[in-house]
Amino acid sequence: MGESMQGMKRTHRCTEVSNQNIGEKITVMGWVQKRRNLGSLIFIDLRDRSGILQIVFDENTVGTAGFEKAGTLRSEFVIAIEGQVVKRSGAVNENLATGEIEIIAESIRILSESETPPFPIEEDSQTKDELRLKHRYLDLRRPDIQRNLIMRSKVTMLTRAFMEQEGFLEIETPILCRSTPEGARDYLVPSRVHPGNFYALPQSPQIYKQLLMCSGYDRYFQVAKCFRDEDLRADRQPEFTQLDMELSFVDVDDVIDVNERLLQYVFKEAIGVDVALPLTRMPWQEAMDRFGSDKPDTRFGMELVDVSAVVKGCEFAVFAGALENGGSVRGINAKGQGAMPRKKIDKLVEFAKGYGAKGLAYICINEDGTLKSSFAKFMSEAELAELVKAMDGASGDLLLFAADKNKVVWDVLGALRLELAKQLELLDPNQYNFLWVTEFPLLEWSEEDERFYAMHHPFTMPMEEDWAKIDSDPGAVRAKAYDIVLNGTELGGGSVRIHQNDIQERMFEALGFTKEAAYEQFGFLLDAFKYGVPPHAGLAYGLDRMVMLMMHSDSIREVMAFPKVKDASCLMSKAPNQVDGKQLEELGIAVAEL
RNA sequence: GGCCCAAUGGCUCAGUUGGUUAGAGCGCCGCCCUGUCACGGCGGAGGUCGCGGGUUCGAGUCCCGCUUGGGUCGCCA
Repeated sequence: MGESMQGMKRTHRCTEVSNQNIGEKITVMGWVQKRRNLGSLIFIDLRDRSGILQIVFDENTVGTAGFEKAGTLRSEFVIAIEGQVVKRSGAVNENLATGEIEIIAESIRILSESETPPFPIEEDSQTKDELRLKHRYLDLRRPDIQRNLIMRSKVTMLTRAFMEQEGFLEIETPILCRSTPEGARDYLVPSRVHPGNFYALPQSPQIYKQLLMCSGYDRYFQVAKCFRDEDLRADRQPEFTQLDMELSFVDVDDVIDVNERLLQYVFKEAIGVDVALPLTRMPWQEAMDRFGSDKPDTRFGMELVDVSAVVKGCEFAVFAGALENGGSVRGINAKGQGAMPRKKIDKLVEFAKGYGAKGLAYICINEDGTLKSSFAKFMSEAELAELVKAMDGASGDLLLFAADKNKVVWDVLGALRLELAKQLELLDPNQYNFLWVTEFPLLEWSEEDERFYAMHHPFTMPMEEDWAKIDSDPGAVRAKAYDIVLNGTELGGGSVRIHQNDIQERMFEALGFTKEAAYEQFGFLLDAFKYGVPPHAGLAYGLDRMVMLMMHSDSIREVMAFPKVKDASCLMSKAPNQVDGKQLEELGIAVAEL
């Protein structure tokens, strides 16, 4: 049973009380973090979202009834305390912001009692995710999660302030949309009024924001909820939030300029990190060649080296075979790892196989300069020496090679490079390396479907220099697309959009769309483009990932209030759930027997 | 869909080559305690070892299947 708070008014949050308030009578309300009952003196650590404040109960001050009440307090009781702020007569607690003061309680009300929580409400919880998420409302009381959500709020507020300053309008776009099957799977919502018809939840506000450009709202942004029905990862949830923007009468440099200043502002104001501008830009091809990734982590080296020319003509069938099939042989140099035990190297080989490699070739350069290699017997000493030289190999180094189609080689070495960096602790969490990756390929060939897919989306503008190749060599066309990468994570991405009918038609053609099919899916956008469309471009950030990186979290779940687990269900609410037969009937839906 | 990891009192964990009544810390409950803040002291309760099957004289421990959670590949324009 809880008491009423009528007649009381909270004057401060716990850590809003400071030495300045000594002598004042104040009222604080919050949760009991901890009780220390010394018999005729009781201490309570009172907690709210701001932090902790010590309350002292002495029968002489709080009265007999109040003191008895204080004796019944347990973890997570919600209480209201009226009392005087005093300098502590006992020792100062250096660990608390309010460590020099305490409140001498003059009255206490128990606003709500609490059962013993199923896990401790404390920082750095070791509790399993499953239990935390089942009782997320308790998990959210923990200071580290509170800090994350407070930071998230700060980042959106700062973004809004900056965008406002830059002349952007915040405009909301629909959640109930038309399904467009390109790209990720849609979450579908049945229509009651139109049985058999479905809305889709937006994967992003892409088309709407382009329409807003057509309508003249020349700078738009939105904190946009997006939905994708794909498998989850540590950095992927089925619903997530984008900081989404679109601008008219701009080209690549304009978008990059305003976003660099946004990032500089937000990172400075939110976490005090200075971002030096301009940020490095790197064409996609260079990113792949040097790092084997379109989102390179540039906090460490260990760059890929193409040794195809060096090993050309060697006897090693794996290398020769890869080159014959149009692939390449590339390596990375793990400096100083030449003495890595065989078992550990075997683990790296297994790791590589997980990324499609058939194997991994290696050379250990011993301290005395001799070589230990998985393929030395297939090569002459001169060939090996040349290979080591090409890899800048020195005594004590470990050289790892992958040979396959380029895509496989990049994937394998890109992943291996990151794995080694993790193992060797080369990643400084307090270093923030931003990078623009530009000039992405416009199209990506799907072996499975034997057609091109848009790498970004079908409205991405090809680079002017490559327009001529759209029909003759579509795979070689580069796009005016850009990703912003932070420490190896894709923070955001965007592109200049096509605003000319003829280019758009050639794009659809390259994608294998008939005019009818294109109209079927995107008719309203193409119609809008008939009536005067400004050149426009945009970008969207993954807000969750941004805050995750700022807070050094391992997962975006830590920066979202109510995340879902691996199979996209919610352990707390038990969503998704089966629905009433009546609801289904109304929607004209029959569920197949499972 | 594939691969890898985990599951033992409320929480976090230990548990040897399979061997008696499965332990610890924290938490919880009771009593005592006026300066604690990892309060202290004394006492106490609490476990079908995730589920099902198998091997064995005997399974927390070995084997198989499943469930749940995590990581990852595929997937994510």
